[in-house]
Amino acid sequence: MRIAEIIVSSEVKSLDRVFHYTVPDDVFLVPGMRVQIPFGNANRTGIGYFLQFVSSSPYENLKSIKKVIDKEPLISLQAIMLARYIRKTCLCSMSDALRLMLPPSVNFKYEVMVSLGDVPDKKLTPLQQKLIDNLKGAGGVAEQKKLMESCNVKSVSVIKALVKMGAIKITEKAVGGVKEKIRKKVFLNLVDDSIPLGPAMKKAVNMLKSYDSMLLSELTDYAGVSSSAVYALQKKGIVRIEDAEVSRTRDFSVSEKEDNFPPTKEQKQAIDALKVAIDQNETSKHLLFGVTGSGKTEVFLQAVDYCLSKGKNAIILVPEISLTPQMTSRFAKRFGNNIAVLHSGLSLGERFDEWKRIKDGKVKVALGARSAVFAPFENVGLIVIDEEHENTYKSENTPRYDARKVGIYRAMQNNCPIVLASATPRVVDYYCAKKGNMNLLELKSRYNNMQMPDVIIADMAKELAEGNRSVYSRDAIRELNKNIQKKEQSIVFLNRRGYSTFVSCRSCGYVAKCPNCSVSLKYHAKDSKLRCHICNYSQENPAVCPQCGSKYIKYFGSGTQKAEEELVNNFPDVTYVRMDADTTSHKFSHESLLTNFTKEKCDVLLGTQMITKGHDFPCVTLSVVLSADTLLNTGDFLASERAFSQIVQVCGRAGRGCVKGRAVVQTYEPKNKVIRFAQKNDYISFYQDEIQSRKMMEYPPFASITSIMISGKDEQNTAIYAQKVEKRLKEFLDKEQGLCLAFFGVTPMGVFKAKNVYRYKIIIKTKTDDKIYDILEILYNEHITNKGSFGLDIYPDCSI
DNA sequence: AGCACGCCGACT
DNA sequence: GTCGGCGTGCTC
Repeated sequence: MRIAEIIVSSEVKSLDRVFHYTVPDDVFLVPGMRVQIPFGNANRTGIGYFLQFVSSSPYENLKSIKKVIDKEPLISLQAIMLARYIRKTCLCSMSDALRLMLPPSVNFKYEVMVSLGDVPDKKLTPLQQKLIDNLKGAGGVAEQKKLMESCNVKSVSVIKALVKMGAIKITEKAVGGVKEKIRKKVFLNLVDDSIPLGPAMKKAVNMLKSYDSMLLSELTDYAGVSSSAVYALQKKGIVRIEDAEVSRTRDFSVSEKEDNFPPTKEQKQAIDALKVAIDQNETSKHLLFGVTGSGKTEVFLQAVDYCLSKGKNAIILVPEISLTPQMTSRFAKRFGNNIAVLHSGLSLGERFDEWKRIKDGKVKVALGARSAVFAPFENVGLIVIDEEHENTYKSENTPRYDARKVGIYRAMQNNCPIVLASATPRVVDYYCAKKGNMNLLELKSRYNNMQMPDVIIADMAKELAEGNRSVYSRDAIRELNKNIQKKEQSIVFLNRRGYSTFVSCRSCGYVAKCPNCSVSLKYHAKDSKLRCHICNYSQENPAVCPQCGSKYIKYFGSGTQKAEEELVNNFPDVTYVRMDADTTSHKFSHESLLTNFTKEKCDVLLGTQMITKGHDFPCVTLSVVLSADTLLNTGDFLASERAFSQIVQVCGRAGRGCVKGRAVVQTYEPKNKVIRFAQKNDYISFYQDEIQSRKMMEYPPFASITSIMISGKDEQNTAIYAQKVEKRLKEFLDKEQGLCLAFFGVTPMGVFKAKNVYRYKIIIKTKTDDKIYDILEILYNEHITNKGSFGLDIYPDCSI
């Protein structure tokens, strides 16, 4: 009997380990297949992932696998290795890690159902009777959990007793899970005019003659015949009907084909370097450092083209926000139906289909946001991460993976090049490139020699001193006015962080806070409600202070709405589009708002970060950054590089057409170096300055910083447990002489309570990060088996 | 998480 | 006696 290592698909942390099962000799099993297994005392059916065979097991009385679910492995060996890597670096369960490799929808589970049996004549207890009556009312079958809930039965023993006397039976039903969409497909078998056919059948055959095959539904629709006519044809052997998978995938074949553009000299150099790298069959890392408008995408496209010509597949990651129709169509025009596009707008079914097309080798290129890094290709020849400095590459949900690191891991698995591209690379990456750990590819010139905009820095402290209390500096008003007069478009950018409005009482100082999170509620003018930006809790805006009854309770600060009000006050006739989380709650509204702005020729686009990304606004000639300070003062070591890249990006929005643009950056720190460097769009100087301060402060790349979050619903328990984790971590670090550079013990997170979960953090600064993951893995394994850790979580790499 | 097992008080 | 509520410990 073979023995299999199985990972049980379960949310339960203490089950996050391998289990051994015997495999009947006649069962065909390949690593990566899912299996049905009897699990737990009651041998309920569970779903497990088969990892590998082992020669022996320390356990006696192994149970046997019930059934193999998949005909082919869902997950490759590489993906299993990748899942192990994710588990280790993200401190998540193997089950969670494996889920990343699968389309979100294949995860079904077995639900316990109760069905009516032979109810004996004997007298039942009131609760038993109630259950039976309820079950009868539900048609004899019900989900056990729901049945118990609706009868207000708290103990399973009632169910048990009924099962024992045979009054009910326990069954299982698979729920969830999206499968291939199967439809009947009709093929024409033979054309034999001698066989007499009725009019309906003739119509159907004639229809089929023009197509090789049709879906049954299409045939009946187009030919206007009923399906019985088609089945009659099947009986006569004229057609055959088969089950076929139909794809819910968008068809890209209609896109007009486009050839590679002749590359510029710089582009050619980059493309050639990547071609060599693709041929090398070695892992290589490349940093494509190219200013906006320098044609990075063309480099990707041609590198991908070459990659495909070598029979390999490519993965292209872009930030979700720039996965626009324009972007998609550029790839579609080159690669037609060879691409799969993965974005958050897909339905579960669509996502499943795209995943399957990749898995089945029907496409060669996966273009998508963060999660596309897990595209189930076997033979990856190129990985591209565009706008690699974006923080969207880091997942905020468990598993909290970093798509850039995952990309590098996959590049190592596949011995292929990975390209990180940006106009403002992360300092750590540029450092790597300078040190030779990454190959630096540069695109210095912009298309048509477009010029970067002139950037005016407005000193808000001076404005205030001179009596200007408006959100807009006089520079901004002047420049906006020019643009509105000239009928040129402008963008006003605000950072939500510094511009949210909270409500407080002027009499007693009361501030409206979220009951679930330790943040103040934000005022939303649209529906005049107070809302929490973390958990989305909302309540009415109080007319009087709930604490002291004063009516002097007002909202403070200035949000998008205030910027909007003042804009209208200054320019009564201005036409504008406002875009923030409020106005873009719908899936596609963000896209349509931007289209409105471009098509309707509005004067001003007003909004948060999201307007800085992706979209091309050919007619925009002015960018205004309302408060650069909120970008600068985020309190972590990445603040400068984020501020630099954001300011450069927003300014870069202006003047992409033939007209040179202008930008106004408002700040209380006009002398700030980051702002000065951004003003000149001088990445190199910024980098040189920043790398020095990183070195002095022992920040990355000169040290590795790992933060660990300990969270739980009970404040006290979480605090105590965090202390335990701290103690244990110190013990581990003490053993590794010289590894730890600094240890910052338990402190509450910046937002201490979020969605009713209390959060603490520990920060460790070490020389390198490889050993720290070994330590964290041991710590995690202790954590999940520790009874005292019930309801508590630990996560690495949390921010703020 | 489920679930069984086992302990204990309440009630026909 | 036995029903049902609750604490504990295990899941190959």
